[in-house]
Amino acid sequence: MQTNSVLTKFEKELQRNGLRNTAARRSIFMVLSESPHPLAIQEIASRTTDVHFVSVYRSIDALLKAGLIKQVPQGFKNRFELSDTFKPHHHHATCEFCGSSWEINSVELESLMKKLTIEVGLVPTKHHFEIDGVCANCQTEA
Amino acid sequence: MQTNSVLTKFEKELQRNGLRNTAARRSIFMVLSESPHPLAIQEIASRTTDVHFVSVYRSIDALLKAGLIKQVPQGFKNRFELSDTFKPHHHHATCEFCGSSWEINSVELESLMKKLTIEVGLVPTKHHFEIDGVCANCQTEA
DNA sequence: ATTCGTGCAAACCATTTGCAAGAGA
DNA sequence: TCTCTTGCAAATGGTTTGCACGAAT
Repeated sequence: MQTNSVLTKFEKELQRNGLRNTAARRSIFMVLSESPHPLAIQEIASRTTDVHFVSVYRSIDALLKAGLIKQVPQGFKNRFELSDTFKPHHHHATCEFCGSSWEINSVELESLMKKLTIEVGLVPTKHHFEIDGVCANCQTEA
Repeated sequence: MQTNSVLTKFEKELQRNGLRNTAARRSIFMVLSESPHPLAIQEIASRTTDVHFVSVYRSIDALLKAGLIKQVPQGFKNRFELSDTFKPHHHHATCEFCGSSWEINSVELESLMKKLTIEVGLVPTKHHFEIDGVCANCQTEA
């Protein structure tokens, strides 16, 4: 079972970071790994009813610091998704109307980012890139 | 005086959008036009001490809807800057340590964004792009 | 057994809303 | 004058904190 092996990897990562392997953390991880797109804290909390929302905040914080998940500013909201440890590096394109999102992988984009960063005199650390548009479905509806 | 002419343009834009030309709005506009980088609402409020913070929220909202300013999600915070009406379209690169920021203008980047958007099947509406790095100063200090 | 994580209640802080008074057209 | 804006007070809503109990190592 594939899902199980990802969970196992997560549990190993917890251990490697000196974090305890708790039900709350496993639960949050599962929610994130099953979601096709990044989720806001509140969305995570509503999908993990067995976990108190305060614990969701604290777990998210711990997982973030350990680098097991990452923060994605999306449409003026902060969302979270599994880090590159579990999912390859990518960006998102989101439909403004229905909220569906697509992953973007572009070597060209990555190298251009790096180039631009160096040009202004910075040593690149991270970047964020977000596209909004209207998807085919929403176009026909409007 | 250049500053004055920009203000005049702003006042015309207010009128064109059916918004009243008030001291609060002029004050907010001046703060934004004098800032070298986007500002959070709280930062704007602290620079316009003559304007009640509730009015700052409401003015920002009005100016946003009229398209005279725009929202910039930066470092997991929302900031605001003058819209393309007053400043040419650009993006930002920010130093993670000192917070200094540089503007980025790249035709290559703009066209790549558009290309990527179309490739996933969206009609491009807007995009957001943010680079983080470490500037020369902060590199030597660390 | 010890230390870390959780749940709960309460505090906190940014943002929003209702309403009456004031300013712009 | 008539309507839009503002200021103030109070409500709201999301996030954080203190503390005692429970769980993981």
